[in-house]
Amino acid sequence: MVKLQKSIEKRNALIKATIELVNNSGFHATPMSKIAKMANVSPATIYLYFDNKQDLVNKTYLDVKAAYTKHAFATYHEEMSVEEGFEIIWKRIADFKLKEGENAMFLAQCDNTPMIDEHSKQEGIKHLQPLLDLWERGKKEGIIKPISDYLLYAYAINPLSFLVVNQKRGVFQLDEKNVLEAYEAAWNSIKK
Amino acid sequence: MVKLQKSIEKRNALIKATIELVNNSGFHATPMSKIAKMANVSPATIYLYFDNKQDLVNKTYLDVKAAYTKHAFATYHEEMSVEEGFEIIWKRIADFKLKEGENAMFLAQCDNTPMIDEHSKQEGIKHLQPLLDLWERGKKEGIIKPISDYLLYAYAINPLSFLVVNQKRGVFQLDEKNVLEAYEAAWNSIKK
Amino acid sequence: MVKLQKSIEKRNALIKATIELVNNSGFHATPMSKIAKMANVSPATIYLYFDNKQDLVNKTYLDVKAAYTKHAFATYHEEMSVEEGFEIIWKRIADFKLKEGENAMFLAQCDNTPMIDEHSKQEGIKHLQPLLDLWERGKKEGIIKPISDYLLYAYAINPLSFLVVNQKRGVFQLDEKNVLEAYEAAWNSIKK
Amino acid sequence: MVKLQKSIEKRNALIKATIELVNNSGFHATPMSKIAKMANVSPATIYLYFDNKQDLVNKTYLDVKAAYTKHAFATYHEEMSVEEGFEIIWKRIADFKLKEGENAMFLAQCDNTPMIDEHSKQEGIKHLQPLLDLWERGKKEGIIKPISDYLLYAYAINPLSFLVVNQKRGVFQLDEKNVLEAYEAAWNSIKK
DNA sequence: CATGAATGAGAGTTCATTCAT
DNA sequence: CATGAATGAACTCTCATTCAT
Repeated sequence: MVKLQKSIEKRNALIKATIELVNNSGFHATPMSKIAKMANVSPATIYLYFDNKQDLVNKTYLDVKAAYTKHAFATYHEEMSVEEGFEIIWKRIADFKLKEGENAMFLAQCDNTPMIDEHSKQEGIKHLQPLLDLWERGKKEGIIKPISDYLLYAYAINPLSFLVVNQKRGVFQLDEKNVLEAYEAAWNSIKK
Repeated sequence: MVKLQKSIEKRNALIKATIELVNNSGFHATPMSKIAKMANVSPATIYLYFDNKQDLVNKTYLDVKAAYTKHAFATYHEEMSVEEGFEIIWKRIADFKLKEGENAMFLAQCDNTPMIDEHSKQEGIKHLQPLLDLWERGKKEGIIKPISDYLLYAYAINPLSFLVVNQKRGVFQLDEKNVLEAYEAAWNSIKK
Repeated sequence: MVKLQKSIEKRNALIKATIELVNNSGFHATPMSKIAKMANVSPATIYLYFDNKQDLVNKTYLDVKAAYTKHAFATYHEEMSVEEGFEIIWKRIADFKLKEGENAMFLAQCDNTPMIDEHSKQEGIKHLQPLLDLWERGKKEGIIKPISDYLLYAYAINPLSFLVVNQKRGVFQLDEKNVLEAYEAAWNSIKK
Repeated sequence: MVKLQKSIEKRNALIKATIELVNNSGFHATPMSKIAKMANVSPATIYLYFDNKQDLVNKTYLDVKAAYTKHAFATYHEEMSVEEGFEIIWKRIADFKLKEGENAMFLAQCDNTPMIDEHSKQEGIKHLQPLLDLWERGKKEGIIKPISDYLLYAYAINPLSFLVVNQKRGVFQLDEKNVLEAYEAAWNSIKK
């Protein structure tokens, strides 16, 4: 008996449509029917892949967050020095935010909005552990300021979200020069 | 269209209700009827003060943004040195974000979401001019890095939004010590 | 200030439409939109008068049950003898079932179906107390068989429901002669 | 339309599932998918055995009705006296309603609801002929009241449905003593 | 024969907005 | 000025049924 399987492509198309439409209109202004149409399926089909609208957006968030952190740590090794490691990770993150603007936008909206379950948010954070470990090491070595990880993240990483959102709005353009300046600012803000 | 012959209090109550409800549920998940109830008026009354829901939220955004910048620049004078001026303004902003958490949350959601008209967003930025002027001066004097204002804002000011949002979520606590550390990080990231 | 009030007529029209449509199609085969149409209101209006579909049908059941028992006991007094009292009540019930066929049908469907909340069913039974009291008296006086009230009801009253349902189906006709025969059968089945 | 080349067991499982689910939730609140799940088949498989949902429930009704009457007349012979014959049949019916509560419940719901096609209802009645013949004989012999068969059925047989429904609801308990009392009431109501 | 995936049609319900008072 | 009642439009979600395998 050949087991038919719900196509992974359909799931991906739904996730992709969700990201694009939520970016442009917001969660509640995006009807399931539009998501279905963009993914070329019937509205009813969505419910074969996700429990409901909330589940769809939660899963989308986790998918994107996973892709984000996977990209961030792809070239990082724990043997690297703190400074080198941070630069590697930071630039990968910047790379992600630049190349995957839609995904980055989506995360920004999720993180500043009550649209994602708190539980899923917690889940999404877990993937960041390597960066927190790196900072821990940096603090011990006296290279990174001994301050809360939230502060470090707020100054080292989060500004990229602001820049991406404004780039999407068309009022600001991120280019190679900008990125270098941004890295400088990020490092200056957290280095001891 | 003649508006607002009477109660400024009702208008304020509506603005306040909008902020609180949108903070907790998001724009589209907040029905006009709930806003009306919280403001102790009839749903129909809202339309005596605002054209429609979009207008209500736009006006709310502009109101809050105005209060925000008014607070930010209240003790600043153009005669101050760049460094002193920045510190004054930064600390007033931090003060606002701490004391007026609901308002700050609301701005963060507006700025990362398609819920506000682009026109109103543009309008809201204008009030920031004194800070941009200060930075201009700082660049000329060689005190501030000669980089885009968007980069400066991303690193000097925006991290506070991230911190406020996470404070509201209950996963992080801003206190006096934190604020000092944050100021340090902010200044280090933009000073030449 | 003149307080507008939700018109009792609209509520009644909704109840009436519910009875007729549920009689002809059953609870779940009757969409709210049809009920609205028959009552000449918008579907949304139903929700000003009832919490949801289940509430609508529960309230309809209780309304009809109340009308039913009110009619049943309208001419009965506790001073009557058991036999006379029973006859009075029985004939009033028969009268109701004959004249208010739609209502009677509706009750029959409710009582043989899981469409009504158990709580509402319990509520609906309370109105029958005078009949149970009469039977109690009859048992004490040795006029009524000393058997469960459920048995008494099953034989003295419930057969009328069967007859009404079949009359509605068009396969049987209740007339004055029939009713007298039915009363005879009812009385014979419960009298000692 | 060729049906049923194979498993009679699957058909029976579907019938059984239908009865149980419709008893607990009603016809329209019982999805085909649930019936399929309970019968351990795919939803599509149902359509190999039945034309559609309406056909499924009609056939279920006829199956149960046939089992009911088969049980009722199993020990009856036309040579019996009217009184003996009636008692035999009545007690077999009571036996069925007690032992096959689910089936009895199902019939009660079908008979008080528009969920079964009128055609199938007519079909279902035909099996009752031996009882009607017995009553005919009883009337001729002056033992049974010369009244409509519908009246006879309403008082002699139908009360058992009421009792079963209420037993299922848990508010009344049928036992051997009750059954005897019920038989007494039944016979008294129709005997001349 | 049997299936899991897919879907169009339609269900119940909500809500921004209007209107008679 | 202010309102409660009313509603059309649109939402999320379900389900009987079909179809490729």
